[in-house]
Amino acid sequence: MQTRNISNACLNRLPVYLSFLKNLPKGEYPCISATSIAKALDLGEVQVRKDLSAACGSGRPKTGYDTDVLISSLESYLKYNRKDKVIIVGTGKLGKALLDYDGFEAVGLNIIAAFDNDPAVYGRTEHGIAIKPITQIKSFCAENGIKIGIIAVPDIFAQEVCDRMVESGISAIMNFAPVHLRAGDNVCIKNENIAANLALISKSVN
Amino acid sequence: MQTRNISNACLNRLPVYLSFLKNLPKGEYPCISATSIAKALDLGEVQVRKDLSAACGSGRPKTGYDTDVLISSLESYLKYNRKDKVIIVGTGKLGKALLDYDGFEAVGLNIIAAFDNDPAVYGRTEHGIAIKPITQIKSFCAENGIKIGIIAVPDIFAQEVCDRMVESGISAIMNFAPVHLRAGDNVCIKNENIAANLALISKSVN
DNA sequence: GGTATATCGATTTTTATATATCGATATACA
DNA sequence: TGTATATCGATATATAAAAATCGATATACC
Repeated sequence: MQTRNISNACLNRLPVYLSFLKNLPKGEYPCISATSIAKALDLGEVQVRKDLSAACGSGRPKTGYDTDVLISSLESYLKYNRKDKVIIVGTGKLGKALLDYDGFEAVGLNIIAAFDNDPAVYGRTEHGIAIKPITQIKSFCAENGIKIGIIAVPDIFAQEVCDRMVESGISAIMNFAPVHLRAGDNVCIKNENIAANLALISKSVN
Repeated sequence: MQTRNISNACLNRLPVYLSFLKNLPKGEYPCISATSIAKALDLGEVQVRKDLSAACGSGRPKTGYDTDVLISSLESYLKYNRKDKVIIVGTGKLGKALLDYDGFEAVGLNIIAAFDNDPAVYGRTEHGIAIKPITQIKSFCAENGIKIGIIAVPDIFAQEVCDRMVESGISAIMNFAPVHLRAGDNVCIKNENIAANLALISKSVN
């Protein structure tokens, strides 16, 4: 159950284990072994066991892990039980799609506001979320204790938006613009470039 | 310029280098050194040099790499010059957003058709792309030489759609459903779980 | 033209990650 | 109740990736 010495690669596998467990037929597997998880996910069984031991308690020999306990351990380790508020900047095509996306709730996240720099969209509502002027971001984040932000603006504005976010107290940023963002070490930035990712896997096709 | 011995981590950095180079002020940097790229992107200079040498020719001492040559080398290595056709299955919220997304063209990809299993949407058009019945996927892929597919359907249908794609000759799949897909070794599958990724980076906030 | 230097590529070292091995243990089953 | 075995956790080995080191070289500058 130690929280350190957990590799980044492992951290990325934990959500995979979790969704696999959640997708198991209800009640059919009260217990599950690292071996069978590994087989189902095409991973090494030792790796699975090691990963799980980093995040959860121990399994029992012969039977494995209690499925429900394992699920809630993972959820708790990944903090899916929290209810954190998120803001998004940029309400173009991608921004709208993310506002519309309903997958955040399951991981304990909730987009509560959107910001843009185009006066034409101020006050408009996308999927129940009002679009505000970017100038209000700092006061809004302060009032609502926002720590997490999503950047969905064109490349050239991304760094500027990032700076504003950091200045507003945000310390975790997911960036969809294909540019490298600079921020202090206390800020965690994750870049998502869907097109580039698709291009990478497509490299292999003849 | 050797094409082997290139690590996955490196492969993921190449698009970062490329977008950095493309975002440089026009004409201001005819040459650029690995050192300065590294500094700008917060990476080790040796790593940058090694990455670039894997994908491109050599730079010249004292001046570095010719910027334009470097850009086109990377584009060519990443095959951004190709014109590959892509299909998408699932035209719900996410599917529509992806159809609407305009970032694929820049990496040489082009979504030319969408499929769904809901008769209510057959024949409807999303952003100029007609939605077809899923049953037509095989013939369509055969006729159009499709090798790349995107899965944007609910979890429970993902594996079934994956099987259909493979059967249709598709060998590169980007999967947005949070489930592990099984396919032959010759099929390259990349899972994208935006919510889980955001949750991971949010773990750090207090 | 000569020299100092920034940059390169190659090699080595260190670190991180994944895999394999081994003894221990709790459960299933005779 | 006793034994065989699937599974566990821990340790050790192997592999992969990142970082450091070093000599070589082409360019800038004197």
